[in-house]
Amino acid sequence: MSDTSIVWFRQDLRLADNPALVAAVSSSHRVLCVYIDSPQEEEPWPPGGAAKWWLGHSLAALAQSLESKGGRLDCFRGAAGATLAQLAKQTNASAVYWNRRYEPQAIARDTQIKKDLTAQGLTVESFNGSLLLEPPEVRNKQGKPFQVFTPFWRAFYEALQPIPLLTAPRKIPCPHEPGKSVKLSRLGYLPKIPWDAGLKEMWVPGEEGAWERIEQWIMLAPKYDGLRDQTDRDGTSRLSPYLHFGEISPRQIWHKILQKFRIQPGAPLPEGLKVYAKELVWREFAYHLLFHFPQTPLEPLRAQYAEFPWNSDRSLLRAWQRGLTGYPMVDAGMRRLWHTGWMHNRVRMIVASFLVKHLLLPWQDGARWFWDTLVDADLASNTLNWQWSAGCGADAAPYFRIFNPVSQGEKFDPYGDYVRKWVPELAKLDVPWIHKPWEAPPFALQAAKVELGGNYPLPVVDHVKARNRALEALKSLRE
DNA sequence: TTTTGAGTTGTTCGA
DNA sequence: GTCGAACAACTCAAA
Repeated sequence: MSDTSIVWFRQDLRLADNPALVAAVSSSHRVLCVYIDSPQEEEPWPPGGAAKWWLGHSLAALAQSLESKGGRLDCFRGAAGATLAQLAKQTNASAVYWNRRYEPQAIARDTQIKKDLTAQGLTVESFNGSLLLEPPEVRNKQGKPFQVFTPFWRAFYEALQPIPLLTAPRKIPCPHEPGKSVKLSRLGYLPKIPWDAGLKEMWVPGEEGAWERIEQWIMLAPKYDGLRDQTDRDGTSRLSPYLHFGEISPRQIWHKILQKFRIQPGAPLPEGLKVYAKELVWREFAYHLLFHFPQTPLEPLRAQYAEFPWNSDRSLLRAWQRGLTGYPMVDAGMRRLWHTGWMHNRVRMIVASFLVKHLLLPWQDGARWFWDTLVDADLASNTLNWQWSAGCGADAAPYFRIFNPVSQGEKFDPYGDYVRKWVPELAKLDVPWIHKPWEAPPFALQAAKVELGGNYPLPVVDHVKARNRALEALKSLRE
């Protein structure tokens, strides 16, 4: 047993099933738990506005649970490596532990820090705290990374071993507070002007919030395959922000599902649960791709898409961002995103297809906006899904798959409840017109107090024309 | 080594 | 209304 060790918290803001924390507690008498704010080291993807909001609350929750175990969370600002080295010196710590991250800039930085701290005589160990399997653990038979989901899923399922969960330490004794720590509230993660009412209403960030949410949702999991597409219901798990910040681990979710429905590890999963399990594995696939193709947050995986004749009309981008495209389903999704920091998966596909195919705006613009506005913004998932929507990524949607925002609305929001909730100026419009107000007869618009081009915009593009234009542009790319 | 069949989420058109 | 076909190109893995 050494005297003191350090745990560096990043995207693993939980006490249960936290390998770095367990390693520290079991190898030393005292554990210094630290969080370091170093946005410049996250470039070009420092946390966006919604993510910072989440982070601020999640760190507060973590600090509180550490205190309940006799511990403490110390926050710092500045270069992570230098901060850790200095803290080790100050507290006379002999080891530093953390759970690994997989973004290219984080890998480069963490590798350097590990080297530097080791050279200073410290024990440094990192762990897998956020994936079921790490990227190098899944390879095809030629030893190469996968680029198609289904074979990845098969290989993954075969390679997956039952993983024992780690319980939260009972006590986390901490050393004296080192100097230069910064109060959490001084990190500036929480808004100075109160724009976060909608986020507060929807979310309880933190480890406890994650478990409340999974308990609420889990009884729906067996019907996930049918429920997940209904935009006006609660059928998706909404665990994405908790997973991103590591307030719950995918191992914990996997266990919970097996335990709740009494499934033996390795036994075949019933359909609904299998579809959900696949979603967790899509997340793993996203990390697999980001790890093996680190240029993809900015560059299309299929190189020929770099030549695509994108539009550069900033006013169209702004209309999309603000939810003023004149297509109710798109606008509802974009406004909900702005209001709550989140969007239903089905709606994400609709708005992404609209940006890329109807407006011909670069998928990177969409990815950037999502990065800044989503509480679950995750470089791996965001990259995979935008490239999938744009058709330029791994296992991409075929070029001719262009979502029709009207028929998608009619299919997945059949009564228009979703639109009415998030686009209140259309609230009184009857069901037949709710997804296509421009086709409503004048009396219907008048009765609903809708003035097209007045209090609600006319469509910024015509669906049929936009669709044909996209097909043409995509054809030109192939030639 | 080469061949072959299959592959998250859709739309439109014509029979 | 319902149904099947067409809308590519490329990766992967089995044969």
